[in-house]
Amino acid sequence: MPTHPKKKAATVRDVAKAASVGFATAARTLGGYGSVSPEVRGRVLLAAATLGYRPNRLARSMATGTSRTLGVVVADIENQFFARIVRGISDVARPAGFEVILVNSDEKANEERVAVRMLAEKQVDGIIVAPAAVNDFGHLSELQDSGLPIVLLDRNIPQLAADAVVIDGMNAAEEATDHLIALGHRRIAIVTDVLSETPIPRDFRPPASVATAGIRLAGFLKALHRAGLAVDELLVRRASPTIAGAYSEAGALMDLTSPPTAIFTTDNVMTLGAFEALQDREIRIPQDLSFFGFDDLDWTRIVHPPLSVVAQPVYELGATAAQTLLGRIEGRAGSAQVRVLPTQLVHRGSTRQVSNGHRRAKSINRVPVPPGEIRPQT
Amino acid sequence: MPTHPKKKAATVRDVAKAASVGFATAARTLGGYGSVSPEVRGRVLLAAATLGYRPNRLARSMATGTSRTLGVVVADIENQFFARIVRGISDVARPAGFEVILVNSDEKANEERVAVRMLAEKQVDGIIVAPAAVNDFGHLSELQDSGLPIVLLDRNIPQLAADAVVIDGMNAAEEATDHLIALGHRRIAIVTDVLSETPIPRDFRPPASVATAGIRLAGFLKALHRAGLAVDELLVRRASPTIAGAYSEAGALMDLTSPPTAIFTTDNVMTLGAFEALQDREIRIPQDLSFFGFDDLDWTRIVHPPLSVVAQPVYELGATAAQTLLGRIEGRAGSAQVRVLPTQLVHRGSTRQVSNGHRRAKSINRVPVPPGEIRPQT
DNA sequence: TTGTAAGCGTTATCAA
DNA sequence: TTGATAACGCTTACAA
Repeated sequence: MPTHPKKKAATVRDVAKAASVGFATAARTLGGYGSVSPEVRGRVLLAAATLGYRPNRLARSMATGTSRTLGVVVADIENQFFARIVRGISDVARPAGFEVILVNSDEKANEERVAVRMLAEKQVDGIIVAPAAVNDFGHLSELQDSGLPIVLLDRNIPQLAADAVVIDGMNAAEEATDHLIALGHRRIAIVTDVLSETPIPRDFRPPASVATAGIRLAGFLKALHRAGLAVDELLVRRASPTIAGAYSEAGALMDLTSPPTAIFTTDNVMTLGAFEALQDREIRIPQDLSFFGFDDLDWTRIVHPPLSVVAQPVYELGATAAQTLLGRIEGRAGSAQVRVLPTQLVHRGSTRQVSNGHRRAKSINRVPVPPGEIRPQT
Repeated sequence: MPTHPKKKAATVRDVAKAASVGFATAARTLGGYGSVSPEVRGRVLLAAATLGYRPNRLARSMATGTSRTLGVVVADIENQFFARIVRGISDVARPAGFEVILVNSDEKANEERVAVRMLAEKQVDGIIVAPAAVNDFGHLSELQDSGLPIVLLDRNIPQLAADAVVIDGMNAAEEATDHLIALGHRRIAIVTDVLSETPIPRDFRPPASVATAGIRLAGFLKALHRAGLAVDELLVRRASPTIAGAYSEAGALMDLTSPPTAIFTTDNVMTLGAFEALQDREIRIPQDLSFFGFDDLDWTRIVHPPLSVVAQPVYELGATAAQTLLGRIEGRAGSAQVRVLPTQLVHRGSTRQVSNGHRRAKSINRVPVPPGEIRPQT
């Protein structure tokens, strides 16, 4: 017959009693830490099995002061970027015996603050966070000097002096933009998200403390600057950080009297939204417009044309963050490290050389988009 | 100056001492449960603030027997289907004061077993699981009669008699197939994943205990049967549950001497993989082939042509599961309920009527696929 | 090797 | 309203 129909799980005490050994002895065998004679050990294990004993890890955590749980705060698990990151984290954490508590912050500093405190109160052994705001991190330094290990993901906050795992977004954006410039484009637009509330920066120093989008924007501007191209503010679009946001900004770009000949987007959401807008307007890529996206998601291969994108090692971002965190938890000392993972440009079919490559921006006025003919719309 | 540079968090005892009140009194104010005079209350709160007191939720859980944590086991958080589900769960759980521990099972029953036990040992208040195997659920019933609330997601296991939140995959597949049949298709293929190890079922009773993919396959077959169409086993493809798997099966389909005129896929991974294969072969959809996918993901709108798909309420699947679970946790009684959420067909441009609609299957031999011309390949 | 006893930081009970 | 004191289930000295 099954042990108990419901309720009351067996405890070490119960097992000890059933095996008629001392409490601590049972605890030692079950917890696997002291030493016990094989004979007794067998008795205890048998009793445990018949009672269906399962250890209470909460109690264990209370006693040991370690919960074997990691806290992870990302903007939105629905964003494939973060989903893949979380997978990377999880794949490293589990084999090491750590579980993951996941929280979405929606890029809201306040949600993050609450989440992070809650996680700390739940006694997680460490926290990985993609910080929502780079200028609002009191809650993070609070954690830090409470002694809780914390690893920043995707966005660094130098003032925190915490471990961080990021990509070089500045350089990535620069490379992509360079490529468009090399193809002869002079009116290059960028669709980025409003998380970069910074005004268009006129200087291009490696940004000290600015969000992901801001860094990529800076890289874009730097490339233009290096090429001696003036920045047309009309071509710098801050979208709300949604597909719809990018959609409408990309649309607005094409409505300009002098639309861009190339568009660069700064993350996968922007890429999707902008691309959809171009599709709906039946703008031919790359004939009418060159397009450079961000994030090498599966779908970028199967659209028409396949998109050239900046590929970042998303999974590794998560895995590395987890490894870093586990290292700290196991007591690795040393000052905080910022790990910068490499990106690369993936060239597919969405950009092309434009003919008049020499500073004739004025004459590149685009003709109104003709109604498309390729796609069998339904 | 900041309280402590590191280590040792303040406890209720510390606060009590600092406020010079009894320990229990401090505990009551801080825990917000007993009654305390406003005056004392103020003193305690002040002391707590200056000491930077943060409750230890683990200790609280020990005492109360409730951890305010939910366990969630899905196949793979990278799959957008599960990512959206988890978002739905999280959005319901958090406002209710519950955190979520996330585990990936990769559809492996054994991973799931380990995960589920670990979660139980961590004293989660309930578990939501998309069970990997419908015939291997000992670990789940084990939980059940330990009294831990459990909600099945996406896949029901009738023998368990647990709450479940699913869609009617049978009907969904049937509808999609019906639609293809109505368009005159007679050689209709299906690309599904190998999780349905069931042989091609010859009977179409509402499947008692079969995985998601199997149910959808049954719906497909049922539709064919109702239309009096014979099943060509060559057109029933079990792919490994990856993009690559679907890719190669779809490719194989088109290599048949008598390829299908329509393809139906049974989840978003199959859809992506199959579609990519068709793209790469430059098969024109819907001119050369009609295509019906599964899951209304964003990218299905922006491919060429936009895909007709079975849309399921993914977010709601998660949200409903969480609501159901919370209900049980709060003690709602009553027998297990299976909630079936509605699906719907989204018609876009990937299917079309075929001319010879009347049982002339034999004459529908397709001509070899001509090299495509539309896409500016790079 | 075994057992006793003292925590871990809460909540819950019960007098005062 | 207060304040001891006993759980909660485990680990960790410390003795025996």
